[in-house]
Amino acid sequence: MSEKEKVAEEISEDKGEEKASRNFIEQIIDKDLAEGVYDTVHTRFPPEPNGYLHIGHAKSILLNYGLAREYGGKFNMRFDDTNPTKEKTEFVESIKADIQWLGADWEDRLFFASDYFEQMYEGAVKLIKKGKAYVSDLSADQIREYRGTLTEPGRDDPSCGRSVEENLKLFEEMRAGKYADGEKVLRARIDMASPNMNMRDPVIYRVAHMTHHNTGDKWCIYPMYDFAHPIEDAIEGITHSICTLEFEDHRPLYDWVVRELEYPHPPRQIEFAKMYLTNVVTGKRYIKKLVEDGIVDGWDDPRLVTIAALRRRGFTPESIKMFVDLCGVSKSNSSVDYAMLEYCIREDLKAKKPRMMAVLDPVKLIIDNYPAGQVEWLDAPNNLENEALGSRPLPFSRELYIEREDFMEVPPKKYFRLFPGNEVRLMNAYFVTCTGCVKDENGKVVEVHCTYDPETRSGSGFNARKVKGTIHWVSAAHAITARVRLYENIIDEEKGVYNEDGSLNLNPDSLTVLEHCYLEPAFAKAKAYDSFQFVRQGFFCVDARDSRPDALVFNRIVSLKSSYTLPK
RNA sequence: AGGGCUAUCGCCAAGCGGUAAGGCACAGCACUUUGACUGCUGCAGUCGCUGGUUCGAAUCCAGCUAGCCCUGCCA
Repeated sequence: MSEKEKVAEEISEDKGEEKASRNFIEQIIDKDLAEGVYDTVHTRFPPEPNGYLHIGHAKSILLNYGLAREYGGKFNMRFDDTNPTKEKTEFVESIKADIQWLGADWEDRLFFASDYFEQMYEGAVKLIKKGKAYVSDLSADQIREYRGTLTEPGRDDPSCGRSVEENLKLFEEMRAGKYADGEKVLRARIDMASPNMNMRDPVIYRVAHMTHHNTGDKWCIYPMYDFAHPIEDAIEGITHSICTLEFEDHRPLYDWVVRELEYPHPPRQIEFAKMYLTNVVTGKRYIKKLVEDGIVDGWDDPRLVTIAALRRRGFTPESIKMFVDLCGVSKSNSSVDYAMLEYCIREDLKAKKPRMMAVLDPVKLIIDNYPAGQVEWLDAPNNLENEALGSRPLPFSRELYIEREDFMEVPPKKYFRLFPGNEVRLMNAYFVTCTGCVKDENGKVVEVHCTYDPETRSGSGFNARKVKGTIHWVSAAHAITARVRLYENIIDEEKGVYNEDGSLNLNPDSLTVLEHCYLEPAFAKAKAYDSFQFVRQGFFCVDARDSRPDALVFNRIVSLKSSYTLPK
């Protein structure tokens, strides 16, 4: 084979291989479609409205929505609201907002399990008529006792032999409100000796005299998840009902319900492993405690990983989609490095956002040979990698602010920044050579002095000599001040999420607030959720809660990577 | 009489009997008006362990080990 042919073959191979490998769910769907088990794909995201969504839910949402898109199918939004003791309208609103923000579009298919209560009731009646369900008089404690244990079979419920007529009458009375909470339940008749606990005559209806957020006081009996969920899926024509691993043991029951109720196109339940992020807190009760203790300022505190928090921090839907895609889908429990999420947000923002200068820990830089009172308005490109972002005017004058760590009186080796005798570039402006500094009575540097070389102006094409370092700066007379918050992980990563007593192992330095940062004037019109790269530092987002036009507050989304650390 | 699931690099994850993809992280070099970005290079003689089948095993079989889930009138 000639060299040319080899190259040609490689190219054609590449073309054929462009398709990424398919995850195990896609493989199941491919097979279903090929064998004609289903001729379309219809998925859903079915949260219970009992809390806020977090990054883990994003995976499920994007997975279900993505699959529907990929196969030209449909995606439903459905609230699984079968337990009025836990659910609130407040949560349905926040969940809807989060999913919309993520970009998963349910079009006109927004449903509530509670919309199907009548059909579920009819399903239960059908089961009773088939002799597959009975009303039980046992208390919750007794049911537990009768259920047996992991290693011993259960015993028959004394009520399991009731006639169909009696069961029908009793169940009707349950619905009519004749019984108090806990007095009676409806159980499916399956197998008290099953090795699968879920099949030992599971309770499928309970009495709960309670106002439901959606159906009010219409019902006082509510279906259990295991009975309700397959019905919800079947009614909506869901083909692939995707859930997490802990429901694997429930699948036989899911299939049992769908079979006994004789739905013509039974949905298929597929389980995948939840996504965990290392060193984050997602547990509701832990977050609740952090809020109550005032450690975070709400469920959307930027250190949290609720969808609301990620949005407030400055993460984009695109970055989260990228993250979820990068993580993949499998059945093995795993915990993804936070670094992967950081990579995704940097990747998404780097070409989209303006790169401007902000001095977080300021010290004055005085250019002794620059005329006092003179101001040059320079034209600074917003993003060298994306010309479409244009440029902005940038004032330059005799007195600037620079980063305190960009000057050292006695530099360590390989320090490229300002120190007496060294020349650096002021980004977008001139080369300056450091001449020394002024200190206060405590020895703290209060001014750094330098001289500039007029020939080295940015854009002039000057290349007679090069400098190793480039630093950012802001003209003192033109600077606007802002508060900037730097976030570190809320968990002490060295020691993991939990202490031995089960409490959270918090990082005391998870929040640093810098009160007097100096920003170049172009930041003046920044609005809530606007984000920028602060050159050499990271990506920052205007806080939607605390920022005001005359008192800007920025949150650090993520720092830039750095292969240099200042010696201590 | 317990049942179900999982195990491939520090972290994710392909692989589906023909001789270990890719990404993140990390390290080095080059480039650089961001110590960033980008580019290049390196990074599993081996797939939880032990046996077996086979010309050939991460893939098949058997046994073991470890982890996760299940005894709500939660979802």
